[in-house]
Amino acid sequence: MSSTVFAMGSKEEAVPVPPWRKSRKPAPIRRQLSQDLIVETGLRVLDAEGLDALSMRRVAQELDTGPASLYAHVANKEELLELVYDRVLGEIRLPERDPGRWKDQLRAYALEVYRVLNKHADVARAALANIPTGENSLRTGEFVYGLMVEAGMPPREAALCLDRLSLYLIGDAYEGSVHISRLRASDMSTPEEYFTAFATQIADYYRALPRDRFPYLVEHIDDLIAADGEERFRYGLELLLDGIESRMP
Amino acid sequence: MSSTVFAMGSKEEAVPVPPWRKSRKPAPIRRQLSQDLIVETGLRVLDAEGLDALSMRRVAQELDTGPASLYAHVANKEELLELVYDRVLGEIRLPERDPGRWKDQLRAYALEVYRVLNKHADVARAALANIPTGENSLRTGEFVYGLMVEAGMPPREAALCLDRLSLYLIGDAYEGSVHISRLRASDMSTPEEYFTAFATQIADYYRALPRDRFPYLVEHIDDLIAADGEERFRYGLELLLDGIESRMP
DNA sequence: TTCTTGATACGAACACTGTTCGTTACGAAC
DNA sequence: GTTCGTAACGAACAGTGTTCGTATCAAGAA
Repeated sequence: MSSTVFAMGSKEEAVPVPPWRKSRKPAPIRRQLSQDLIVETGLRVLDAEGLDALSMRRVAQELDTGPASLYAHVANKEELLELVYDRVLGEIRLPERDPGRWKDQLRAYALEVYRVLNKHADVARAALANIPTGENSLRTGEFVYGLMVEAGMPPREAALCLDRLSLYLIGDAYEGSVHISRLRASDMSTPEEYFTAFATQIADYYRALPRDRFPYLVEHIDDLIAADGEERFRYGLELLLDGIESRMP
Repeated sequence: MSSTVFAMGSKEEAVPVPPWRKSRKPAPIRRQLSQDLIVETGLRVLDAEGLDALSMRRVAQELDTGPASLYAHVANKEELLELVYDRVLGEIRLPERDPGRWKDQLRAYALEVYRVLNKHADVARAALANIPTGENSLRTGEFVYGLMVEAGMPPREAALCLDRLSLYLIGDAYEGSVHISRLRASDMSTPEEYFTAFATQIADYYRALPRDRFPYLVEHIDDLIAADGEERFRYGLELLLDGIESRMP
């Protein structure tokens, strides 16, 4: 897609600089920076080390340059995060719209978003603060909105549904990314190990609570921590879909 | 509630320091710091200047001391934010549970949370990253969970409902706080001014989009930006409540 | 070909951030 | 009256986003 990763390593060996050349720098080889390259590098750092590690300096270092060089291609860090986020949204695959199966398609869409956002864990933490203005935000928005309008929902109400569904998708991903972040911070290796450790920790804490003040929480701890992330996501999704269905003319 | 704001000003006049005392500082008056005082100050800064302005140094400055002094009462900034958040949740008023009216009570609860979180705008931005472990998180959780179980919902499913409803409440507040943050950053004074400026900006942008790629978005811009924050919140809330109702035995 | 121009790269610096270290000074217990 | 744990705190460290001024290049103009 992006054609900017050429000229990184030249096969020709660099000619040693003549000593009489008065240039201070031994070999100030100009890198070919570009927005695409910077965004791609940012995403790589984000996936590998998390949002906290994603600084302008870190990205610059990855490109063998200084932080100031990035500002020629990116207004500021906020814009970089938006670009990274939209790049991730680009991985969302959309089917042909079929209004007759709007509920199935909406469910499949939500699960696809879930998949993509959980693949690039920390990106959601940078996403909830955004107004949908990127290329791919628009693309997915058009899909959902068009699907609902074609299915017969009044445009005004379809707008509300789009808004609330999007909030749910990003909100859930955000919550998930917090856990990923903690998993990274801890010394656990596998997600399962983290999950069980986390669950028992919460369970122990709840069990130690005063039973007279929190009778229901203490009584049903096991039920409270039973479901994993995906089951929670699916349940909330069905709640929303059923609510929408009951409003569909 | 918190009994820690005494001894701030003593009636006795401070005795002048004898010149032969080798102490460098003229009058190193010790402040009486405490966790409550720090949390309260943090909340005050948060409300007045937003989350970005809430630094350890800012809080310390407000208390006429250095940042290091805070660490005797608060483990780190993250803990401070959790404490501030839970303090805000303490403002949530809960009624007597009445399982027969569970839907009304759940709606009223959600609106109460909406009110409190929007009152302290930026706190939501510090909240979504939290596991519900504070005093008041538990208090509200016990209320909602107890209400649903008493209304007849299986404990396992009630846990899922509690989880999803909480996510919705915090997620929406987070989104709102982002707008508050932008309102603060801009030079607008009234929220209405910001709202209309923002709406027209989005509308103009959408109108300029290629109609062949985004036909539905371009066609129905006015519908897309019609609803304000509270209307959106209420709509999503009703979606969830109806979904829950259809699952209630 | 030479000169000019406009954009890009980038070193250095600024004003911040959260946090830690080592020291000081106090209130209370012995 | 002395000791002692602990709260307060000055200074510093390592890191952040961002800006300024300068150096360097590719390409267009004379």
